[in-house]
Amino acid sequence: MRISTRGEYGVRAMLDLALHHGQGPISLKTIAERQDISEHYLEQLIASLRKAGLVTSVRGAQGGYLLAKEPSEIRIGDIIRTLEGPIAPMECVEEDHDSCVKVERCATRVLWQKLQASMEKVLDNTTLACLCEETLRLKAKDDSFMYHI
Amino acid sequence: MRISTRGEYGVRAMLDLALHHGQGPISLKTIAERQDISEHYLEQLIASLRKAGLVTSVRGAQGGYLLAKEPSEIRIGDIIRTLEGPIAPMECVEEDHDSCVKVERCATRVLWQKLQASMEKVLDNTTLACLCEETLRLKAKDDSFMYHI
DNA sequence: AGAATTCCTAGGTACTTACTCGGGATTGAT
DNA sequence: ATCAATCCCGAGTAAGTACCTAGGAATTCT
Repeated sequence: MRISTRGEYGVRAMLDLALHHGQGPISLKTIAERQDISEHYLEQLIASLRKAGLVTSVRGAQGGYLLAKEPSEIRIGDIIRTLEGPIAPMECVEEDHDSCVKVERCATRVLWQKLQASMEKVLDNTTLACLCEETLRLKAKDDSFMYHI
Repeated sequence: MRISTRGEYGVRAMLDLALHHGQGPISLKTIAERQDISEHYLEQLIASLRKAGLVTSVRGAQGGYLLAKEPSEIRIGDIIRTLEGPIAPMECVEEDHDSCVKVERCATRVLWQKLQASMEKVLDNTTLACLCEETLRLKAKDDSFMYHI
């Protein structure tokens, strides 16, 4: 019932890009260092994100990666689906899967569908812009805490 | 992002017991055949459910398993937590886990907490009794469909 | 030209999952 | 008392997945 490191690292990398949106291309190395992720592993993940049209790349010196859209237009669900596959707690609730034979099983299927819907609601209603705001909020709290010492 | 077969089979087996609640102990073999699950594998799962106090066993000939409580008192969340561990999409939102160092990461943590809450809400608001009702509803539909032919 | 960087392919290790196997302990029916 | 059904327990295994590594070709800035 866990999101794997693919999803975790992917979201963190995308948030990193979002927080530096408008500052030109960010190199893989920079993201990997800031986020403490293996550079080569991150390369594989970001390749998937590029193919999915969520980031664009600039090759050559001073190159790097950029968000392909505004942070407010990239949903966390898009990132997770790209890196982890369909958001489905059970095979039988994935798209174009034949319904099962046994009626009893389909009662559980209704449950898995509800679970799926609730997960998609959270992940598709949160965008990178939301996480940027949240980050600023947390930073502000952090700073005020430091002044108290 | 999938529930494994442990959770899937466990819920199916428990629903099977719930649908035959009050009919005396049901043998492992019967459940395994009805639910099309490997008997030895199911044995392991049901052993965990027994230790968690969700089922009781009756040994010897004509023995088998019984729900330890009423179907309305067994939440799907209890079954999943027993067989799959804590319902947490990310390690950092499990109980008694130290918060992470980086502020940026904690912005994503807020997201994972929301996701976790939405999942627990669905799984803890559904009981075996709910699934029994759903099964009867589906059976009724199925029968009326057959009469139409 | 040369340095920085993305891009691409291939492979390897350690862990997890989904089982299987073998045998022992307990108990009800006869 | 015996037998057969059934629960109970521990170990083993094959396939898949997650994560990481290595190396080199292509591209672009300076």
